Amino acid sequence: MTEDARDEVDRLVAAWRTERPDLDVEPLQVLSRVSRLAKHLDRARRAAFAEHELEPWEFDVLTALRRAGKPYELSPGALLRATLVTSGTMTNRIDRLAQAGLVRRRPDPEDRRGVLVSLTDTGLARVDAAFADLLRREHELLSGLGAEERRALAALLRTLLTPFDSPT
Amino acid sequence: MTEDARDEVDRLVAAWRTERPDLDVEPLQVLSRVSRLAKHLDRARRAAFAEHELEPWEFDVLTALRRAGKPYELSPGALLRATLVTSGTMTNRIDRLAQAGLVRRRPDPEDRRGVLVSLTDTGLARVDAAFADLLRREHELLSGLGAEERRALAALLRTLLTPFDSPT
DNA sequence: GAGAGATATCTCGATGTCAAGACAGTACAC
DNA sequence: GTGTACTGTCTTGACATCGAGATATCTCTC
Repeated sequence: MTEDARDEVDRLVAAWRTERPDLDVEPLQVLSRVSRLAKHLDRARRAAFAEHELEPWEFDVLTALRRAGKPYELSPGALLRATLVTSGTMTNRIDRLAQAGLVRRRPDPEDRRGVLVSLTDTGLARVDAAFADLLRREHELLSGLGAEERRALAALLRTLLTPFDSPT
Repeated sequence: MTEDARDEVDRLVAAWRTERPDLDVEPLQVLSRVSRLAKHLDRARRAAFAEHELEPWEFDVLTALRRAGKPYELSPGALLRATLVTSGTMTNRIDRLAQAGLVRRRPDPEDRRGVLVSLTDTGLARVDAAFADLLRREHELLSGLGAEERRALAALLRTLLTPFDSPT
């Protein structure tokens, strides 16, 4: 049972075991790593997008539209479900993207409460370039793992995620 | 090679494969899940701490101090390295925690530029209660995985995290 | 022991997010 | 068809974070 502390979380867990030997801190081995990794990823993404003059939040919205396929159009409601933000945030994001000329808003002809947001040509070109770049960088981040390990990791994460993604 | 979409990321990957069959989107299987899971975790933690009248950011700072062991005292610099935030943010956090009576600030007797931040008795009691509660909930989140799977998951995540945590 | 560069903390202005609520329009039961 | 509950979007105000820069102190070299 050697604790040889290969990353920050190992150190963190070791510290807790000294301070609170009464508690089972094993969940931190997984969940603290998820949080920390996400934080590092955020920074890496920010750096990747800077070259394409996109912020991570802009990229999130544009990719959701891009994934939808032609005509690259979704409602704000669909967008906020895809990006896990609140409606106020999404309104604000769409405003700024429209101002930047990357998306366009039009009333939904089927539902007068609704709005439809679509990519402009500029938006489409920008998101495609940034996405290719992101994939290159993400591929590098994963270079420490073999193909089989990646598959296994993805499967384990999926198990944790399922209860959140399925509606109860 | 059936794509049976068990979570949002499966759907997302399938959509990309339709829209951009020229790109290898496999990295998303891992990294999108990490980001999404972290976002869900954040919400779960927020709910857990609400009962103890703590915000996640408060908890982060208090646990760093708690883990340090007696006399539960660290410099702002050490705290910001432990929590991955900037110095401006940490100053602000310490201000508010001090105002709330959870930590105390004193000049570092060894370095006149420096400051030392320590837990008050109230802060110690609060963080211990919240931490026990958090562990209970995290244990539940992991209940979908067996002991061996958790170990494997932790190990894989550690591999991804190592390059970020080691200086180099 | 003087000067240059590094380090520790704090200040300030800008920004993105959230929560709660307002408002218009839709759907469904009766 | 009318009333009630629901849905979709936007508005507003508070707030935590960041980045850049200011200030004070330390350290190391000569």
